Amino acid sequence: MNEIAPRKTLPRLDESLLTHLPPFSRLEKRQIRTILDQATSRRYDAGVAVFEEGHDADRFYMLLDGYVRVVRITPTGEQVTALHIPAGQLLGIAKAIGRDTYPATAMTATESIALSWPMRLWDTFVTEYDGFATETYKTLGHRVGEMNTRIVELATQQVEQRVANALLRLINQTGRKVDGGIEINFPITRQDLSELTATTLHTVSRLLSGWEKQGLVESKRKRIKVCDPHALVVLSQG
Amino acid sequence: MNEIAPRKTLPRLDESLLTHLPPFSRLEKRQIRTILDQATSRRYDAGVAVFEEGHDADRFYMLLDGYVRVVRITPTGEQVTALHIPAGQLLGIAKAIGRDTYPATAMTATESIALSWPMRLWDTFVTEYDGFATETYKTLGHRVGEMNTRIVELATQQVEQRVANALLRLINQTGRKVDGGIEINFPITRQDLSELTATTLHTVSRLLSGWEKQGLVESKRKRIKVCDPHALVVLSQG
DNA sequence: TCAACTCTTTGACCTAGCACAAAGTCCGCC
DNA sequence: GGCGGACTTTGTGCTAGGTCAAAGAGTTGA
Repeated sequence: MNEIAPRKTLPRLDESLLTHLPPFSRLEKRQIRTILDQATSRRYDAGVAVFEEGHDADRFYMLLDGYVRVVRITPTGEQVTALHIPAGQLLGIAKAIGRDTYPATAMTATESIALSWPMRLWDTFVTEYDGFATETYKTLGHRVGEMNTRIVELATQQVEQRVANALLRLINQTGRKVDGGIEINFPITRQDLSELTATTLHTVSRLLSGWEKQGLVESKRKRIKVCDPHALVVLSQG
Repeated sequence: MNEIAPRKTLPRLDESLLTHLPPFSRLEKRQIRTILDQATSRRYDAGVAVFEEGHDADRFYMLLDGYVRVVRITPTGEQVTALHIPAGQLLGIAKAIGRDTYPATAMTATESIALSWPMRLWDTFVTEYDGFATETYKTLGHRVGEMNTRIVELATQQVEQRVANALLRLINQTGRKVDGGIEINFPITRQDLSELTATTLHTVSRLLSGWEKQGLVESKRKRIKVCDPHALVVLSQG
C-alpha cells in the first residue's frame, strides 16, 4: 500500500509560482500573497499517492512540478489510469463536483511538487477570486473530454492504436526534443504504458520491439524516444 | 443523419413539473414561474438527436420524461454510448464546464419530453437561483463517476460481465417491476446494448439467449426482463 | 563484485469474442 | 393479407491478444 507522507511547510513561497497559472493569473499580487500564505508546499517521490480514492476530500492541490496520474484500482487489484495531469493544473478538486471524498487515487509518475490548501477554503477561492471558478470548470471540462475520448478509444480501437495514441499524447504533453526525436520527459515502464492502454506489459513490450525494428521509436529501460511521430499518427488511425 | 427538429412552445406549463426536481426544489413559486415562462417545451420522437456534438451550445435542457443516451460517433461511424440520462436531469450543460460547443451528441432512447432555455440564461440561473449551481455540479460529479466506472469496466472486464453490468444499471435506473421480474422501461435493441458495452449485437444476442435458457432473463424484441438480478450480479463480478 | 531486484524480451500456446453468412421472426403499411 | 424492413438467432471459422513460462539485462547496495 502507498503511504501518504506528512505535509511539510517549506520556506516562504514566491509569488511568481502562481501568477502565470490560469486559475490565478487574473489576481492581484496581494491576493496571491494571501493564497500562498495559506498554502502548504510539499515534494513527492515518484510513485507515491497524493491522495487516495474514497478518502475524505480534505485538501485540494495545485501541481507545480512533475506529473500525476489519476488511477482507479479494481477489486482484483489492477490499476487503471483514467487521466494524466501535468504540472500547472489543479488536482483533487472534489468539492467542485459536489463530492466529499476523492473519486480516484492520484499517484505521482515522477518526483513532483504541489501546493495544497484545506478544502474549507474552496468556497472562498470560488467566490473571492476572479476567474478561479471559471478556469476550474474549464479544466474540469477538459478532463471530461479526455475521459470521453478514452472511452471511445477503449471501445473501438485495437491495442496497437491505443498504445500509439498514448505515446503521442505523452510526447505532446511532456515531450522533450532530443537528438533524433522526442523523448518522454519522465521514466515510464512498459507496465505503466499497459495500465494506460488497458493491455498487458507483454503486449506493450512486443509492440515497442516491433516499432523499434522499424525505426519508429528507440527505448531503453524506463525511457522512450519517438523518432517518427508521423508514422505513429498513421498507426493510431488504424 | 439526424435532423434536429424545430422547437415549439406548448400551452402554459405547470409549476409542479419542476418543484420536485433537485436543481429547482429550493426555489419559490414565483421563481419557478419565471423559469417556466422562459422555457421552451418540446416532445422528441425516439431515436432523434436533441443536440449534436460540436454544435454551438446555445441551449440547455431539463429532461422531463423519457430517456436520453449521450453518444459519440467515431470517425468510422460507430456509435459509442458514454452515458444514459434518465428523466429529471439536466442535459447539455456545456456552459457548466466552460465549453461553448456540445462535447457529445444526445439521442433520445424513447419518446421524450424536455424543457430548454437559451444558454445566455445560464449565468442567471447559477447566480440567482439558490441551490441550482450546487445541484448541477453534483450531477456533473455523478456523471464523472459513471464515466470513470465505464473506463474501468472497459479496461478490465470481459464482455459477459460488461453486458451483465449494463443490464443491472438499466434496471436500477429505469426498471419497472413486472410479473416475474424487472423489466427495462423502454424499448432497447441488442444493437443498443452492444453500443453500450462496446461489443457486437451478435455477441449480445448469444449472451441473452444463453441467459434466457438458464432463466436469468426473458426477452422479446426490444424488451428485456430480468428475472434473477442476483445471478446477474454474480456474473457481473466475474 | 556479487546478490537481489526490477524491468524487459521472446517464445509457445490458447481462447474470447469478432467477422462473415444465412435464415428466422416480428411488425407496420399498402 | 402479404410485402418489405427492422430485429434476432445461430453456425462456422479465425485471429488479436491474453496467459504462462523462462531467460536476459540494467541497477542498487553491501
